[in-house]
Amino acid sequence: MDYQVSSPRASSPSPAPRSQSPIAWGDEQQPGSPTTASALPTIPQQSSPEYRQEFSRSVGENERHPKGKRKRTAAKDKAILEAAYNANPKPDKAARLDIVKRVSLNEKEVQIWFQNRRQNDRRKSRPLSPQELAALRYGGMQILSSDPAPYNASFSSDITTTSPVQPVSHPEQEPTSPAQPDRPVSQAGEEAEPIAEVPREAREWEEPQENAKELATPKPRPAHDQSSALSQSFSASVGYLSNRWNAGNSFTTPVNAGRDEPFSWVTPMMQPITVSPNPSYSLESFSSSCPPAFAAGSILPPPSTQSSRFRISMSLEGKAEVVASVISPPRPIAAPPTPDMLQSLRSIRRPNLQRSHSASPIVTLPPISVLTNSLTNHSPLPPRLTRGRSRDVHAWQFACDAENREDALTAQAKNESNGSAIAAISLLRSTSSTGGSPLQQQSSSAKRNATVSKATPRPGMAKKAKLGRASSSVARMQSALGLSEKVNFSNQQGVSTPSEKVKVYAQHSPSGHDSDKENWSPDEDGNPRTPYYSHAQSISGMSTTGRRPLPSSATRSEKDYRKHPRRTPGNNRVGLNDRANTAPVKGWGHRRDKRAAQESVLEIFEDDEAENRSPASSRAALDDEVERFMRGNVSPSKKSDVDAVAGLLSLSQGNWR
DNA sequence: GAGCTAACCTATTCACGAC
DNA sequence: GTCGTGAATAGGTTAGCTC
Repeated sequence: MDYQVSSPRASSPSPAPRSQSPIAWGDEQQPGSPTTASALPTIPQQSSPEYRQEFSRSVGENERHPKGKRKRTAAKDKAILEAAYNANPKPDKAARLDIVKRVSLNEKEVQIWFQNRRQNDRRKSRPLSPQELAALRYGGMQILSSDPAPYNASFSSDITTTSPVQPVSHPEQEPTSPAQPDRPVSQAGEEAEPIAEVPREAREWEEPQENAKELATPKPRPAHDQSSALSQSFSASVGYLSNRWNAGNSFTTPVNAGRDEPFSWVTPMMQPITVSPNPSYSLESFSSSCPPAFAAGSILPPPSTQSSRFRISMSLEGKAEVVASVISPPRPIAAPPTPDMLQSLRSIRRPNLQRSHSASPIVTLPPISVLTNSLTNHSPLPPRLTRGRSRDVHAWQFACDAENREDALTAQAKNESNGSAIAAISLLRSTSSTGGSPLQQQSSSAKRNATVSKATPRPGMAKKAKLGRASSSVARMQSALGLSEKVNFSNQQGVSTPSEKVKVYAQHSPSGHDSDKENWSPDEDGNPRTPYYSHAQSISGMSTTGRRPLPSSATRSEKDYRKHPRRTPGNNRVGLNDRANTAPVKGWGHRRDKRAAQESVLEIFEDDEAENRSPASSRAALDDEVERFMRGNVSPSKKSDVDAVAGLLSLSQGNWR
């Protein structure tokens, strides 16, 4: 069915003469029509690209194209494909066949087109490379990369900068196609809040939701798509903007900046920045979403009531600063929804659902308040969790890449800001016990960033440094889940481990440095609430404090069921994205063994101290442990940890310079 | 458990078209 | 000639199934 072609590279590096081309283009229309290049009609030179494409299309279908001549997808076909892609980026075989009927491409070509299309999306959604981040961090707001990541134009709507640096328009966005209803389009001319083009990165966040919708109603597109796109555009742009903003500006957010009045500060380049008092895009949008990963000088507001009064912040120069914590003022109340919106909300909103409040300040999260505000203000959609886990490996890989951002001070500051001394100790333990962060991975090696990752190939990667799959959550969990994470895990679970072996199902530790901590919704005590999705728990029997399965995982799995009828949901791995978690794991043998390992529980040997404890006794024991730890009554192996913590505490007490 | 198939991914090459 | 885009390939991984 497909044209028979040998690899151009394998056959000959130089283009062969046309008449010798073995490629049969469109041979499924006319199988075995041996035409040569000499038989090809000549494309008129004075013709528009569309005409030339159409010409090539009409000619190429039934002719053998010479080697190296690649047919371009016709405009009409491209429109159809784009529409199909927007409806379903991953069409199954039936959908592909349906598309094949509508376009003048064969199934293989359609499949490749979708594959390339997805790759293109991911490529565009890739995060900043470490080099770019470094350039931004030390070069102010200047974009030094040759392949600059976009700055969202909506940035300028809420932040009035008097600096000469202007928001950079997105140079990579494709021209808006009429067949792309969900392609983020600037609403600046229509809405009070200008919404610029949202990079694909932001859209990636939405993709699982879209897939979920498709599963629920396998229709091409829901009716509310437009409004959804609007809200998505807004919310996505905020999250994306936060990343970009924080990535490029490592400054300490003024803690006393009010929400209702503009405030200003000075960027590292001594460029004054003024933030307008836009309630939907308030300071919290920046501060709460400002990850230490990208803005070392910014420490998130402590989500826990047990947080300390002081937090350690690191200035741009890398100096430790002790910042007095200021209790965050209450979040601005969203504008009351209209009756229509309430109606739609009531019809869809599920009871007892709570919007996830970032349980960890480590991960860059889109400001929930902004999300809710945007949903409330702009969309009649229910306040769904529009932020699933991005399937973009690069994004999360970098977000989890402790090597890029972590140091002792920031780590301590984060934990301390979280009000958890145990977490701080645990973190230090983990780093000391494992010899490094389990999250130390290679950064993104997207095409244009490939040199970065290639520069530091990991051991064992003979050919090239692979992506973060090799260090998926499961892998990290198996390989590097140390005492620290166990402590964190039990701490966040709020329950003790009844036995020596802590059974951890294929769920990931919420504190396992996974970047999807936005899925956790801690309660007032810092304990995670029942996650939004309880599917995983219902299947695995895990406690209700388990991590909510990633939307993409369930989506992908169910999509696979649709794609592969032979694949039964019964074999679905709970909480594991079949792609994102397809990491080769050390110590895992055959793939079936891997699968078995994933399906089976993971055994973690807990300290004796953690045995047979009730929740209360567990907490007491932990407190005792902390006390003993702080008193220095620890084993020699933990002495370094004591020193580190003591140093940090010394810093927090003012001896930081 | 091995082999096969299908699907997906990333990385890469290279033709094509615009400038 | 340069550069960006898109079509296509290569290599790798997974799941599901069969034997």
